[in-house]
Amino acid sequence: MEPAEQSPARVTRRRVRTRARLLDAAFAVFAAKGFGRVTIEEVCEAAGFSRGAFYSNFATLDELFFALYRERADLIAGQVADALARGGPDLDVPASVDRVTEVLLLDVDWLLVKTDFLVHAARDPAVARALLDHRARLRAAIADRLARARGHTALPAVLGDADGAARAVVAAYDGVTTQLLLDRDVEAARAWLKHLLTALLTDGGHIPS
Amino acid sequence: MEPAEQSPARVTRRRVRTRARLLDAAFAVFAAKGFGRVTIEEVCEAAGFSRGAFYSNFATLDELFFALYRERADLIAGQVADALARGGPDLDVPASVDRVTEVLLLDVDWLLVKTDFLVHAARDPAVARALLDHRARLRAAIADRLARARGHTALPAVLGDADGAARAVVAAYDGVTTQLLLDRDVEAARAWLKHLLTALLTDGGHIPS
DNA sequence: CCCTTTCGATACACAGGTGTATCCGATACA
DNA sequence: TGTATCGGATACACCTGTGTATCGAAAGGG
Repeated sequence: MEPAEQSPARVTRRRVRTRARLLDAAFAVFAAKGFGRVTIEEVCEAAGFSRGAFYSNFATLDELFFALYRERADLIAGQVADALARGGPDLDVPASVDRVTEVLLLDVDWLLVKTDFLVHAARDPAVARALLDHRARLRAAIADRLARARGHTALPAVLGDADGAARAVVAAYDGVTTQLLLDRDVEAARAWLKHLLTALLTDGGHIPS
Repeated sequence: MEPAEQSPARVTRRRVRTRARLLDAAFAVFAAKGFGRVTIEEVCEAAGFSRGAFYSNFATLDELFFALYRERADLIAGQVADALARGGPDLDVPASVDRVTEVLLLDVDWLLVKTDFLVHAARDPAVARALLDHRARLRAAIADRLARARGHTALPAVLGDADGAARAVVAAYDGVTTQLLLDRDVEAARAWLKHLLTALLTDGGHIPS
């Protein structure tokens, strides 16, 4: 019991390939022009297909957008989880901050699409709930990590429990993202995010160099 | 010499009224449906006009959007400046944080429109520069305030100079905004922003209550 | 109070995107 | 390899939004 929408009895290999190509093309087009200004035809053309292929795989642009976001967001979430898990079960905060920062601020195109999805979700309660769930899971992973790191580097009590600290981390990430969208300076954003997180998570917050 | 676009010799009173009504209607419609999904006709209908009125005042939807953003952003900026200036030339940080927080997180509709404008600017270098300038001015006002407040409450050296602290304030605001767009809980966002700013700006950061 | 200027309404022609129905080539299973 | 099924292409009708050109009515100066 997981057909969701009426799924064909046989999932052809060709089908998954075209679907993937459509998603990849959609990512590029969305990043370049923004979700609101993209037509179905543009996506198909970028993917090298006709509209028939699209309507065979998706019902609407929104549906494709959601699938696209889900795919990429899961990918990033996995990379973040990896970055957090790497280095043994009990690691110091600064090193984790470094690795996570590298992963999170990798690709401006993804930030563009992600922000498009945010404004989209902000006006659709169902989508908003999905995004909130996703964020909650990410936050939980961070909080879990922070709680286990408490032995090494004491967290400042300012932010309350580990979940509060995790919320602060996410907020800092979102804040830095906003600026990055405008100036497109990835390296500066990374440095600034590391700076901010270090200041937030280490008491007294002495910055290296 | 300030006609910008060819301005009529006489600026009729009726004209400014209709222009204002168009802008107000546009704000409501943009907030409800998002810039990307709004048509010129919808704006005109909401304002009680026909398309003729629109084309008499603006050349394109983008132009109206820009004018709308500029108007509201200047208004908010003024309110923030007021909140910062109020209370004498030399005030403590927590009180300022309280007042600014009240002003900044007032209206979710504005945040929606603002975020729409952000994604719009992120893909148009000219618009991005305008937004960056605006943000820089706001940041400067905050930095100025923080520098003068240094006597009362010592800022933690973590963030560097006053400008660094101001950047952190803006980042915190942007981060909290992102979450607020999804859960629409203004009160929680305000409390959380106060919390964050207090933690950032006061060394050791003891939270009231 | 008239008369010129301006503003907004109406009508129209046009462009672009959408969705659907149909068809043919590709694919997978026996 | 034959064959039934699936997937993508093509063509068509529809609709929505746009921009412009023209017209009547308000506004404000003289």
